[in-house]
Amino acid sequence: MAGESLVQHRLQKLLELQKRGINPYREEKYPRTHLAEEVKGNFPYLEGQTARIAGRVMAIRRHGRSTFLDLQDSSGKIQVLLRQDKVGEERYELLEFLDIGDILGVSGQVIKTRTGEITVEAEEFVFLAKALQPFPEKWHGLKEPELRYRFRYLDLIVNERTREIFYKRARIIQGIREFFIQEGFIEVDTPMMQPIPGGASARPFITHHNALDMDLYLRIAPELYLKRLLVGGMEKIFELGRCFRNEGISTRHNPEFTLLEAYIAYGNLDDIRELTESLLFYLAKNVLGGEEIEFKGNKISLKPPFQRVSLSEAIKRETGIEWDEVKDVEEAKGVARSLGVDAEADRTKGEVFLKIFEKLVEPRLIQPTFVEDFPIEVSPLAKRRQDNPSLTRRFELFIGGEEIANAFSELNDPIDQRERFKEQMKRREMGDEEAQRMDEDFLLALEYGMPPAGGLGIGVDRLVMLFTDSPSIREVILFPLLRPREED
RNA sequence: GGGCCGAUAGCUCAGUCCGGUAGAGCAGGGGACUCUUAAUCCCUUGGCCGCGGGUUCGAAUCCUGCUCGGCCCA
Repeated sequence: MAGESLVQHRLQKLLELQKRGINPYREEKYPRTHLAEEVKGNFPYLEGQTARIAGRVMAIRRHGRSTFLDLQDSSGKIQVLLRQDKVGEERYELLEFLDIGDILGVSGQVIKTRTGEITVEAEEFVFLAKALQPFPEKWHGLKEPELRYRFRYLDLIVNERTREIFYKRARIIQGIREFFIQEGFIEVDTPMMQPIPGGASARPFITHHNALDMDLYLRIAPELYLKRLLVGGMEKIFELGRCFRNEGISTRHNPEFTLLEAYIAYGNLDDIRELTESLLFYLAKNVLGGEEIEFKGNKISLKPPFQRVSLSEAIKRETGIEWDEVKDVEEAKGVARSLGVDAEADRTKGEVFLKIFEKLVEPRLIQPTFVEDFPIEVSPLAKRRQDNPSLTRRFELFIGGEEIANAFSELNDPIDQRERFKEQMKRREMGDEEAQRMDEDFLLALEYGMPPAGGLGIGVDRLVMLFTDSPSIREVILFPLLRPREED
């Protein structure tokens, strides 16, 4: 970072402190009695008592022989008053070398100032770290998105909204764990490095294991491993973890993201639907304290049951197009064209309709809506409907116009699964790099017999976006991927 | 990948239309001040105007290529 003379000034202050026998990096710990908010919240009991607090100096107001500081810790800010006659002349002089951003420990009486501000009047203070870099502006903070992402630690120090988002994210993730454990699920960890990346349609990242001299892929989904565990007799399992997809970056996509998957053996899509509803309701109540969220200006109720509609019905409602009246791909493409949707590259009627759906219907699904009955050609891991084998027992859940969850009654017929993989391989040969791959090891597992099961996947980052009313995934990922900046 | 927008002091932003000595606030430095809280008052330092070409007597400003970022689309 630039600002050379600003850094030089701070270094000079560090030297001056050291000249006086003070090393601001000396302390290993600083036991505190209270957090800032605790002091403020318990003032009636603490008035006149001694409190030890610590935090970052966010503002300095010097008045000659007295100085006010705003000290910030994880709970919030509290004012500190330093008076020359209280801390002693020699100590007080050290404030000359204090900068915004320094980290201090302060011990002193809890008082209220004339203007009514709860304040710790220091009897002693100690440097816990000196900041050598200049801090962002105290009033406007750090706004430039690029700087906020590249210097997320500064964003967290300076922007309360950023702190809120990530504390809420932590509570959501904790809430997910609580919910599943409460429901009798066990949490498992399956490989992130896989010899065959499966369970989703996406391009993978590739890496290499030296000792085995083999290429490995970062997982695009844990699905096929979780199903192996169903074969192994585990009945209610979930995994919460990072997945990686080698695709573009956008407001909805980060190359690494957090995916939740859960499976119920001997359960089906209907059980998963109910599970999903209760999970979201549970999170809303426990994280937000209500059953409503506000997202992009819409009020959304997470109270079950959610709406349900078939894919074809959803399309018909929005466009008037009748699924069954369209005979083949070519006719479907014509329909797409007439609706202003580009589907020329697609090869099946199902894909074309899905594209129409994504473009025209999805954004309108504001209230939680399960869209069901996806065509088989876009659902290679889902069970067929018994009454219509060209459709699958699958839903996607949309909230606020965003895809939040994807679920199906899992395909457990090894012969059908092999056919589906073959179909995917054909697409791969025709140049579809996102098509799924033949996985003999997984098929072998299915051949040992997998119980019927319902499975669920939820994009956790999207969920956090929804719960924090964030318009971009980068706002809910601490360190989103950015192109490196050349150093000067 | 395409379209639109942005990049000026450490930070937040003017200045770009209409070319003519690069500005403000905060932060920083010097000074005053023992109840301030966006403290105040006086003085003050700080710039490869994202990078490279071009037009021009003269470019932060006009043209062009690139880099990074934001939003929208694929």
